[in-house]
Amino acid sequence: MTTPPDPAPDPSSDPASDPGSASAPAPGARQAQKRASRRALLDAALGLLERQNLSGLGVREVTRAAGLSPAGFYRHFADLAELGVVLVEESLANLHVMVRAVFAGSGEAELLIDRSVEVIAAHVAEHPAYIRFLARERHGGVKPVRDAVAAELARFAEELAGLLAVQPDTADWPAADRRMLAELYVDRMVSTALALVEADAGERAAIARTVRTQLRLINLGSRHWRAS
Amino acid sequence: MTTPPDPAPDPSSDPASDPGSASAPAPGARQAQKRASRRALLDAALGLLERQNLSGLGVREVTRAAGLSPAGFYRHFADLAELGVVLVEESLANLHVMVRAVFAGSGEAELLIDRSVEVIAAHVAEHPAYIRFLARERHGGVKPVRDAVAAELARFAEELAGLLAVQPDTADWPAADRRMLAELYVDRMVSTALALVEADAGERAAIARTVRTQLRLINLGSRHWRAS
DNA sequence: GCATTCAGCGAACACTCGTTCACCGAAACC
DNA sequence: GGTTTCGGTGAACGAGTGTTCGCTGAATGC
Repeated sequence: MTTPPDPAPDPSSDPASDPGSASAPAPGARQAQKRASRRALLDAALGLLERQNLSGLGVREVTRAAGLSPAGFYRHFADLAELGVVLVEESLANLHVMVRAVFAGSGEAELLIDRSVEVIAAHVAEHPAYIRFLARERHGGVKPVRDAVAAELARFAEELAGLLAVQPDTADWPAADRRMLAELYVDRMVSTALALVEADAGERAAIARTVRTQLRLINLGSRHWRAS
Repeated sequence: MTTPPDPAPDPSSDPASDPGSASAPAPGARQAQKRASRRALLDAALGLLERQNLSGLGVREVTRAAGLSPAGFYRHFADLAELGVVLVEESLANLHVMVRAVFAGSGEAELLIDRSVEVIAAHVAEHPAYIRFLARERHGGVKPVRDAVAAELARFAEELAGLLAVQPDTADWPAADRRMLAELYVDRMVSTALALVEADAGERAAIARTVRTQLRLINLGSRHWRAS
């Protein structure tokens, strides 16, 4: 039912099992089965988390939904927190390809803004469960998961700051200011994604319009900015 | 240990019990006891929620921490969600007095920004448990609580939009644009409060500095804004 | 003074939960 | 071919859960 945003090559979940000479770990019909079970667990959890919190989730609940016995869970994860961290990584795995897609044809700032909002809206529409999960757990009760989200978003801001260094308006800014602006944009985009996923279809267009305007206003401010 | 941000007059938790002619419901030593128990439940829950999620909280857990028997809980709340909604209301009860305090001596925009950040930082330092609770439950798994937070923040944005109508820079804007700007500010402030509460003492100053810069940039943008 | 109210209690009911254990059977290895 | 590996199982453990019940005893109403 729910698939990860990106298959995420995932070289091998069990790095010690590399048996041979080259890189191919012998596809093995058994490894495939294990992978399938693991995916079933992740998908089942993601589905349940649409209406629930990770701290309220139970091992038994997940295994029941995935069609495994409770004990089977521990063959894949030590913990529900561990599973949560994997979901975070999957959720944010293709942020980077998304941002690069937006900046690919470097055009007007206005154009970049429009494209960003489009990409976000499309992503939210395509993977609502992952977005909802992120919204819930970004400040949720499970520390490892919270930390994973924070780390991933920080990397994203870093990347965006790097791209701002190449934009004409911000190229000559001090790095700290670029970072500040990048954080402002990231925060705005995250908030937007969360708002979109919780809104029902009718409100989405208005939200997109509002955020476009807000981003334009921020961009306008940054054009008139001079570093202190 | 933890006290509400504002005593919040709370006319009567049981409106059907108004016995007499006027407004005074006969102070009654018994009502006071009941109130105390209710407060103990709220405070105990708030304390437990610093490290936990509302969906992971248990009735027994709360009553144990509050020093009541499990059955006693149901004399005050039907549900943990109901208790959660009360906590939301307490958490945001004095947003309005805060914002009015900031705008009281209407000065330069830069000054308003500095004062806002100060007020937020002070509030976070004084009531961290309430802020943490809001962060957790704003997108948490308990719908009634989520809705309560959203409603309260919308009221806040509305109020801020009203104040912007009196500011020189934004007085002649269309109402929709003022509302958009207000939402941008509110969102930025909420994010800041959450960041502050999760940061440790050393990082706080840097966060405050960053948000001050970001708000200045937004303000700069809004000065150069002309309604489309 | 007496009857009433009602916040709080202890016990009980019927669950669900996380986790461990020995064990099975098919794939992988040699 | 036989042996080893290992993902998955069913049963069992003790512990914790939400909620209801009838009771108590002190504060209230008269």
